[in-house]
Amino acid sequence: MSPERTSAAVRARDKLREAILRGEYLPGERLVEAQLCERLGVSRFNARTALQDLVAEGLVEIQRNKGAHVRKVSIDEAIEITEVRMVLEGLVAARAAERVTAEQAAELEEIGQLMRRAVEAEEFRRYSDLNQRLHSLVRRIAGHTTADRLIATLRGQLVRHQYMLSLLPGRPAVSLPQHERIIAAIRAADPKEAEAAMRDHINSVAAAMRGMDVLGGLP
Amino acid sequence: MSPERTSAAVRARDKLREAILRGEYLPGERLVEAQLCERLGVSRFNARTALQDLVAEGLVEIQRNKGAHVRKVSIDEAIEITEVRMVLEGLVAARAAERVTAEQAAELEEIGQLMRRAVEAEEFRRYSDLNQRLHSLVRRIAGHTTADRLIATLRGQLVRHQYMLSLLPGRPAVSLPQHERIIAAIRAADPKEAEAAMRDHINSVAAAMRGMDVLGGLP
DNA sequence: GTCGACGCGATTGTTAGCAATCATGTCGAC
DNA sequence: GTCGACATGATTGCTAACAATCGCGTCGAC
Repeated sequence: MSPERTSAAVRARDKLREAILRGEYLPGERLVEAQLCERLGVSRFNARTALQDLVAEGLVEIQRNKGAHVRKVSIDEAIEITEVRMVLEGLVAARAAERVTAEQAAELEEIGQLMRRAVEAEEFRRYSDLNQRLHSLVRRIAGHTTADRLIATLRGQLVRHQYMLSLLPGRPAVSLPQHERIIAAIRAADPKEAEAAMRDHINSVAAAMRGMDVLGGLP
Repeated sequence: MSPERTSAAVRARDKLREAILRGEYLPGERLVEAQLCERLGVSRFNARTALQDLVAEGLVEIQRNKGAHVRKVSIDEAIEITEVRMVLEGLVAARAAERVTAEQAAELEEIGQLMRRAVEAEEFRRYSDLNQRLHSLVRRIAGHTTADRLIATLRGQLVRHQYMLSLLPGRPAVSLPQHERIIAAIRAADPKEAEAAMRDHINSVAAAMRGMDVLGGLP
């Protein structure tokens, strides 16, 4: 009946990660240990280990004797990361197509339906949620632990850029048919087509990023 | 003229990584902090940070209150890791084909020649070195920082399994034509073919691993 | 003889404080 | 006025001791 089932270090890490992902700390902003202690309500020791953990996740950078700051991901890096995500999610999609069960196929179909309705109703926030649900379901079907871990950390590094991207007008109209193609391929148990569909999909995201780059990028 | 240009923590991390990769610590073996202090000649603080760094690289696992041990990579995991390497190196090969310069093409050609001679002379150790040189050159040509980092850490987790694999009889005879196909595709500036060739190559490595699995795996 | 409670040594988690380093602002020489 | 040496406060790197936890052996009840 211990009041704490998780260690202070873990809670501090999760809290800090959330704060960075929410944008409460901006890219490049310094993370002074003493301030984090107050903010997170932990000792300096735990704050430090939290920082080191987030270095491993690619969210924070530490320079010796100069402290930690939120990692700044340039657009070029964001494109590289997206390229890597493309091949990883392609691998996962192919494997999902090899392993999908009947009830998982039904779940995919349902998400597809909901997505189409969300786009028709112009409920973009809802569509964005369904997007995450779809990718997450595909990963669950594939059950590829190694790829999952990497995709998760890469996603973390991209939150900022992806958020901007989702605001691009006309994006759902472009991505809906891509999502439907992915769903169809996995349901048809066609690994090659599933991989191709997923890669095309994420590749179009990378292309959109390159477009933003040309338009001026972010502050 | 400072005697130390690198911190003790960094040196400790590199030393420990080397020791693990050389097999001086076996998978599953406990890494007691006090012992590491002696072995690495650093304080407990630095030994701890070295351990945490290697956790991030996937070489070490830490259980709360139970200490650190060398991570044990099962054959199933090794296959997963190799699958991920397959798509990552495929991506890198494709990009190398897009960016290769004339002199890099010549360097590729030279490695190809040396490989063929090494196989003919049955100098397998030399062939293995050339193998690493080839993959490393392809990465350098591609210049994909993000993929490089991931590939490096994945390779680290596999050293043990790959070593066993390289001892498999007849392996060079199988992989030589695959390597030559990769080289030809990159020299021909054909990204799709380069990716396909690289994936076939690494996929055959994964297949060999699965074969070992059936045969009983490792101790 | 077997099982579980208990205690002890070993090991890790944590703390507080000191030392080293860096960024900044001030002063003086030119 | 500008540049550089220098002092100073802020911040991180590190040490050593202390507290918490665990693995394991011992002992006793049944």
